[in-house]
Amino acid sequence: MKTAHPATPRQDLSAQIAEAIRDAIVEGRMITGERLPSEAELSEQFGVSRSTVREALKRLAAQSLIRTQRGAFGGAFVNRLSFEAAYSQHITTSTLLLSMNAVSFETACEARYTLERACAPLAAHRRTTGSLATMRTEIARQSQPDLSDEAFCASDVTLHRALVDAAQNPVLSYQLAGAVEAMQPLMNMITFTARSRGEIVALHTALTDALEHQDAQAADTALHRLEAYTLTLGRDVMASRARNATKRTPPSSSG
Amino acid sequence: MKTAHPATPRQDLSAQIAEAIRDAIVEGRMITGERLPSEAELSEQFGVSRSTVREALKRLAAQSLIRTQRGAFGGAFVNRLSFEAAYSQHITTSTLLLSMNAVSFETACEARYTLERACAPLAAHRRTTGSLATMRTEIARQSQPDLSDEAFCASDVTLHRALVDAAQNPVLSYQLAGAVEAMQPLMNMITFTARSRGEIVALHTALTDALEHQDAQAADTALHRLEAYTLTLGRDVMASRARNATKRTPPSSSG
DNA sequence: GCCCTTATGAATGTCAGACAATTAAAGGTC
DNA sequence: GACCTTTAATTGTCTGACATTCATAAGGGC
Repeated sequence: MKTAHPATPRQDLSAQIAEAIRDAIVEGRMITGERLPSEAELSEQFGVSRSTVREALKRLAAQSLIRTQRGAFGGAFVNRLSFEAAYSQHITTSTLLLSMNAVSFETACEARYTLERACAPLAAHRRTTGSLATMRTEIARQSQPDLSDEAFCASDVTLHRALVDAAQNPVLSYQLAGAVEAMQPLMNMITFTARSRGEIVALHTALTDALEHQDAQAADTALHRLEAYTLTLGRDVMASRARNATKRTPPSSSG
Repeated sequence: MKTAHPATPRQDLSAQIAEAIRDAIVEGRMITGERLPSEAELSEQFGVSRSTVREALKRLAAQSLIRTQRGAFGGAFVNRLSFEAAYSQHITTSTLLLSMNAVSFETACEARYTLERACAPLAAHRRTTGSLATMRTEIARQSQPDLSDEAFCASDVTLHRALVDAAQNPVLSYQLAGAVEAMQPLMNMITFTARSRGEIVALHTALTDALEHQDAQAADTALHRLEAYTLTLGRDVMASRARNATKRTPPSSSG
């Protein structure tokens, strides 16, 4: 009996329905702002219960594909995927991807700085006084000796985001957001000494100066140095962590 | 009773619960492979019905944060976010972002080629015979005159993905996937003439040759030319589309 | 003792029906 | 016309039930 349609019974009904609606949205058969049929209508159309339809809709809502509104003339509407929502999704996914897949500090660092250097020429050309001001503000913050390591990292992210945004290309900003923000948890594992902070602040200043003078080459150099320096800091931390882990390993075989 | 915490009633219960569990995962309080409490237990813990818990779990499943398994010793497990799953999510989001936000062809094109040029030095240094072979294969495919425009674009994407993958940095590949793949729908709107195809194939060949010779500078140049050429093709199409749209506009005021 | 079959129980998947909460629009009052 | 009330449609939540799946335990045949 089941041989009649064994093609895709391995998926939940709610997943199948969500996929059907998602396809309709992605392929443009439903446009932004359009209202989906009510849950009752959908359950009739798909021949399932309302609960199943609701689970499907929640799946779509989790991807910001639809938004729901209660009350008369409420319902589920195809969402205009804002850059903001896309940013936060991308950042969450990138962060998890790095934390769950044992991506080395080197790999993540290389990806981040490679992408940032790509932005540098555009940023040098198009930077505004606003983006420069943001970067200077963060540099000032990073110079405060009583700043916690976490706050230092957060400020670092803000500065680099300002660099990326200075390129004035929202698509680029979106793509870079993941690479820059996802590094923060890795950076948070590093204890920044006064000396290392000074070095970083100096490089941040060189970078900002380069943008101010619209000197793409100097910005590229500053980013190269920053990458190399970050890498040495990260390597030191990872190495000492590895040593500690080895120490804690039981000397005899387990059990 | 409920007056005790009216702070955040603007969100659904299922959204709140999903957020609570998501935070636990992102912050590492739950690790990959760990089993969540059963739906019955969760509904008791959060003081809500099982349906509400299920909607929350579906939201998390939609983001590939958890996977569920039926049967004895089944349940919801914290998912290891694979690069593969992250790729497809990122691509879907990027594609929608572009189609829904009236991003100009210029902006998308600039972002894509800026990012690809960032990969070029690494790709030139690390390219394998495998990545070169993939690129040559796609070039051969693109040279077939009877290839449809859609297939030509798909082949273009494959070739550029090979370029990105040649950098041998999975994080970079992941971040770039969105930029490269999301361009395809925009590219699909272009009708490629025999002449334009020839030009693109020539530039693809130059790019591949550059990688083979590990000549980062030549690869950069080829990508710059490719960007410029793609841009002119895109501009032509957009301009003619704009003209047609104007023609179709009713000559008098509507109504 | 060993293997195959069968129960068992725990868990998710689905359904049906009910009620609460919300909200825009229609209708009524002044 | 401005303001208030009613109304109907829709989502949000709860309850209880049954179906389905699946690892393990129990049982029977040899």
